[in-house]
Amino acid sequence: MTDCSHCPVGDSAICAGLSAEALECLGHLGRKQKVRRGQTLVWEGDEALVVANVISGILKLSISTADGREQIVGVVFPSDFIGRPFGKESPHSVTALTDAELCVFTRSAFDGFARQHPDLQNRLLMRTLTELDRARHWMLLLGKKTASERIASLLLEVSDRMGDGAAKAAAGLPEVFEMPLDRQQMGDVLGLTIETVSRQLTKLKGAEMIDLPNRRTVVIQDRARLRNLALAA
Amino acid sequence: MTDCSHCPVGDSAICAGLSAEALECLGHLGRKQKVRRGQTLVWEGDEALVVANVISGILKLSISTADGREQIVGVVFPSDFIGRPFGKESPHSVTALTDAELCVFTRSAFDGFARQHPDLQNRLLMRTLTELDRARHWMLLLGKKTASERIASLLLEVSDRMGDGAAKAAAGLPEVFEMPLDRQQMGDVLGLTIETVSRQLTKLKGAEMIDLPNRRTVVIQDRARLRNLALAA
DNA sequence: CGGCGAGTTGAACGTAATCAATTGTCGTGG
DNA sequence: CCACGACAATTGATTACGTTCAACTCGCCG
Repeated sequence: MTDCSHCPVGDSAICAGLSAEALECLGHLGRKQKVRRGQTLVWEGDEALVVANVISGILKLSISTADGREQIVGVVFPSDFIGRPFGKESPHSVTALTDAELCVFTRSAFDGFARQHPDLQNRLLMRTLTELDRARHWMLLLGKKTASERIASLLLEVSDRMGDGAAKAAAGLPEVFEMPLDRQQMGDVLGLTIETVSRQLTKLKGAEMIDLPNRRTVVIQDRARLRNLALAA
Repeated sequence: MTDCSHCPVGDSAICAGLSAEALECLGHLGRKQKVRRGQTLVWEGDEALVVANVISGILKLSISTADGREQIVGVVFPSDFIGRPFGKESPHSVTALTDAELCVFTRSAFDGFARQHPDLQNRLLMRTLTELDRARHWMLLLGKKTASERIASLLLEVSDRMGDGAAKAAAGLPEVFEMPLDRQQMGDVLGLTIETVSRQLTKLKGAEMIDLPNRRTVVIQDRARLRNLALAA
């Protein structure tokens, strides 16, 4: 069982807004679990036995073709929810990109709890709707954008979701963040190869829109121009 | 107001399973509306004023870049739900591909009703989860599949969702259906141009996996081979 | 029969993929 | 602390797939 009262993501995860009693009850169903970078929690097609809240760390959701081509279909941040409630098998694999801490529930226990707590279901619905919107915007990127547009879009999205991106920018500060994806993974999100990702990054650097002090750090120097390139509305 | 008791999609739309009283109540909120092929109901970015169930007809959901490139992010069939509940603005446009009949609700009325009916919310959640799975599988197609794989995937998906595809095939019958999308629209779903779509279709026809008696009709002659090409699991 | 829009087919081009070699970075052990 | 090895990333040369531009065909309705 878990004590939810000092949960670091308690006010933004789906648990937020639950009554004290409900939270207590949910705490009895969940357990904290640590996973290591690279570890795969769930495999595509496997029975979906668990769902979880992300407490810390970043994970990827991915789907593969029979011959091994992999597409990353989602990147999951702290306070996000993972797993496929109300479904038999998982539509995608879930793999930790960094060490991570999760709050895990068996799917059956969670499903049961959710059915009795409409407010939880409502929050889950909100999140799922948002995820769907995000996925569909990514379809626009994958279907219609060029390599450089894709890279620009990714940098902005990750910067925003990592935290504070836009806020810092508004304050006129340079935007700096650690990219949780390596080049291969960036390629797998964007539908590009590792080489193309690399080339486009160097191009953006040459154009002084970004800087890359080391392989994981990204500095956004000219958000306006990058945004323009990304074709963001 | 609407009489839900003889609704043709009443047992498969989100309304299914509601109590008689609830259904009666929902019927008071909704009104039937006909839309003509080509008509756009909601524009991307506009305030999301309505949601609806599709009674008959087929519609597309699409998102565009600033410079006019369009990606179709969803195709909607009878008994499907359209619109963005619990959100201010619509993330995509909704356009009728055929004449269609809808059961329309104002978003505020629907949201209010949904909040009081957990079973409706639950069904909406299920649907949204399914849509999300579908969108993510489409991301694999857009990010990693070749032109011919994409075409094969589309033909199978449409055949399945148009009705009875797999069922007929199981009975050894030739699978025939009317493609609701023209070549341009097929391209916009698949992230391809009209010319590439055309060429790949002729190629599949040459390989005797399909036949194209006229521009809208598709006959699936060899589902197994098509499935294999589509890299479907 | 003529004209128009949708679709097909062809030729040339361009972007990103592929293949290949090199450089850079980090962790480990001498 | 530096040298080494392994892996990640960059850079270069070539290829290939799908796009683009353009001409042509088909089917349909006036």
